[in-house]
Amino acid sequence: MRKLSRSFYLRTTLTVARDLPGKLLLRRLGGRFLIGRIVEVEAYLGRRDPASHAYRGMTPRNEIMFGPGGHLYVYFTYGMHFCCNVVTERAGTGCAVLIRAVEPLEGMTTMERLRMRTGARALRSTDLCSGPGKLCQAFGIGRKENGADLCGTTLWIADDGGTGGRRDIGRSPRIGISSGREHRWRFFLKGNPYLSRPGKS
DNA sequence: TAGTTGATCGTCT
DNA sequence: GACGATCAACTAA
Repeated sequence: MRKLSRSFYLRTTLTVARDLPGKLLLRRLGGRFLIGRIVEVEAYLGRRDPASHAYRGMTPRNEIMFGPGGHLYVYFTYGMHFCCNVVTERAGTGCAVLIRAVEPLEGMTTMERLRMRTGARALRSTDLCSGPGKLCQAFGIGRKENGADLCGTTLWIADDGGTGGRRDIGRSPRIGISSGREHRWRFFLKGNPYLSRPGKS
C-alpha cells in the first residue's frame, strides 16, 4: 500500500477526481486507524466554476483552496455538517475535489460511535459514510482538520491497487448544484452499495 | 418509493 | 437577512 505523493494532487482536477474512487482514505485518531475506500467524489474547478466556493475569489473561509494541492479543505454547512475536499493543482487556482462517500473498511466501531453522537438512529454499514456530512462525522473530521497536509502522518490517501481500471468508474452530474447548468463532474465506483445515492451514469 | 420538512449557524451580500 | 457541495424523520400513496 502506497501513500499518494504531492504530485498526484498537483495534476488537473478532473484527472485527480477520476483517479480517486478506489483509493483508501486513512486517518490516525487516538491510537486507532480509520480506513475507508473512496467510492464517490465531485470536482470543483475554482474560479471558472459557479458552483465552487472559489468562484468569487479568495475569502477567509476558502483560503485553503487557494493553497497548493494535497491539503484538506474542510467547511461547515447547513448549520450542522462538515464537508471535506482534497485541494488540487498548484497554488492560486482554487480547485478541489469533494469526497462524497466512503466504504468503511477498518475502525467501524469508532465510526459508529462518532456517528451516534449527534443522534443517528439506524446504522447499517451502508449508512455510516454514505454522504459528505456522514463521512466527516464518522472520520472525526471538523474545523481542526481544515488545512491538514495529506502528505503528513495523521490523515492521508493511499493506493492499495484495490480496484480495477477506469471501466469501473461511472460519471454523472454533480449533486445538489443549483447555479447554472450542471456538468458531469461526479465520479463513482459503478454499482457500489456505499454511494450517497445510486450511481446512474 | 417519492416528496416534504425541520434542524441549525457560518458566510457573504 | 438569506441561503447552503446535508441529513434524517415524516407523510402520502
